[in-house]
Amino acid sequence: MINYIEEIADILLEAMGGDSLSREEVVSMIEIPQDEKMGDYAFPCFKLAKVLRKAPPLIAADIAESIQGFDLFEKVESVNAYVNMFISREGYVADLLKDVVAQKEDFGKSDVGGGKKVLVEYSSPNIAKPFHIGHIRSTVIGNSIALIYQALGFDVEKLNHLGDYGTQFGKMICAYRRWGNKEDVIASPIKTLLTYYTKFHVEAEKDPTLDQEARDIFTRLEQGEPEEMELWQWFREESLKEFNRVYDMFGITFDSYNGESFYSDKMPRFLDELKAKGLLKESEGAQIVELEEAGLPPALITKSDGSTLYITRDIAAAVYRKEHYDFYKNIYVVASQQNLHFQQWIEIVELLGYEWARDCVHVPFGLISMEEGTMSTREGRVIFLEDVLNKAVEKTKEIIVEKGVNTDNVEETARQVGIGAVVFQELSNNRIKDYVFSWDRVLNFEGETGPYVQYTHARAASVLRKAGAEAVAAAEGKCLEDGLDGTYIVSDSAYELLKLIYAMPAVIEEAGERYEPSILTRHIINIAQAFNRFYHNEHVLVKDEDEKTAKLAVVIAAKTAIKNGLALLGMEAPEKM
RNA sequence: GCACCAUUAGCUCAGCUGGAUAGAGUAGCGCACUACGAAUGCGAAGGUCGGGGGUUCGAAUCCCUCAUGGUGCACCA
Repeated sequence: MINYIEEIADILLEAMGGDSLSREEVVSMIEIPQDEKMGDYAFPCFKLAKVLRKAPPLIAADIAESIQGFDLFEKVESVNAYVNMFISREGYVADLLKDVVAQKEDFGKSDVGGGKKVLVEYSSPNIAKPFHIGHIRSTVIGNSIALIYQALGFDVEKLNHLGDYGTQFGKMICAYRRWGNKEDVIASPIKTLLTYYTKFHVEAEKDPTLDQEARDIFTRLEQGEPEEMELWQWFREESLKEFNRVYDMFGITFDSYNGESFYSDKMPRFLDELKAKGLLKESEGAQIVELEEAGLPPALITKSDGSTLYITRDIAAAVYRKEHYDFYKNIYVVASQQNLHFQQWIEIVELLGYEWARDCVHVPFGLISMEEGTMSTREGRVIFLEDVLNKAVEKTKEIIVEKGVNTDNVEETARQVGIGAVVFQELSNNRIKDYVFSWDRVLNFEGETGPYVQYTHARAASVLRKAGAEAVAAAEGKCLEDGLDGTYIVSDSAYELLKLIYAMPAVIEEAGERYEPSILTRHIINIAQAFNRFYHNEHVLVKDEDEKTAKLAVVIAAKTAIKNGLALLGMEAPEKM
């Protein structure tokens, strides 16, 4: 399909004559008016005023006059300082529909990535701790970013950097040995391990020797003592089973579960490098790196007892990943609370002389709180992610029964819609915003929600079913052989819908560049709204064969765009609901 | 104390590298199911874009400042 902005830029350049503006400038100046009555594309002439030494409205009028005759345009007019261009709709719609039908499930994808390696680290829960609503952000946003990069033609590696290391495991093992039993852990791993953990803290208040015991156990664990290793491994596996239950509900998979423990033996090497470069400094018994020149507070690399910290492992992990994957980009979907942490370690990697330091990008997001305040596992103020998903599925089931929806499999549909609602909600707003969790909000299925978009898709599917497979195949055939009669689908509602579909590949690219799935989410809503408007305004299954064929092609395109878009958010699009 | 982030309609939020009259959803109000699915569509109403300066032909958008809220800042991750 032709690139309209590029095409228009060429026409404008010729009309302006001379070299008042570069092609690049012209391309970046062409805009899409927010009001469609102003045209499909507009060109503001303010910047030309200085060069041409003429009032902007006059320039606009001149340009409008001289590009009047091009076939590309149905109409060109000047309004104040703007040249407003209206595209010839018939050619546009037929051209676009051919493109969408030809690409089908690949519509929206591109190959800008050229197979380059991109790592996305996300979800990364702590072992033996509950998987709560706070974890939804990294999990769902990260998954969508990974899917978007895949669609852009990158070779994506999905990493779950498990929090499976640290003195907390010394405490856990210590507690298990004193008060634990195997059956309870197997029956309900995370809940049980958590009670051990809290019990440890209570007991340690009374008996401080427990802390020392836990530290000793952790030291043995670090040294690879078989008994401790075995227990740790077991806790890890049991926890992972629970996490996987949630990942399965979301339909999320990972390529690697290498967590912090995996990198624990990769630290000495780069500690030596730091020393060799003279970056390490002693302060109050600890080893630090001064980052004053970067305007950052000093980073603590090793504690006064010689043990390492989180930041040390993150740097070791980055170095390992560069050598192991040779990434083009290394993306971390981690809460904004860790902004400083990332600034510090990326700066340190740069100081070490690694030119790839800035290929590591932190993608932060805001925090979720509860109406009662911040979440606290220990005080029981926590909402489990699994509960949220289950409730959403249940509510969906109720609605299906209530509305008497004809679906092939109620359970399956309820799962797709219920979980889709939660995912869609999470991906609706800019990631950086904080928000307060609200049951009303996640369980709202009207307006700008996942179910609304899925419903629109199901509705389109329903029209195609009614039309019959033959008619659909015929419409697709017509699109491909340029036999579609565009005159039937140039109404405002059809055209606005098709324009949004045309924009989708660019939207996906932007969502990737800005690491912001919500851009895509919003666009899918816009497509759904435009489709519903079209659907209400026009009757698709009409008697006239050519008209029906053209309109069916619009329905096929809308359905394809919605389905492909939802897939990049990590959502399914049921045929019936 | 210092740093970073946020502040747009009653509520929840869009608003791209500065561009035309600041847009959705939701709540409330008024409409539309004898056409392909009402988890829908249409209409009216709703705004000192946190306050104040500045840059610019032009600012919700850029700069400064103040206010409010959040997060982080040495042995947790």
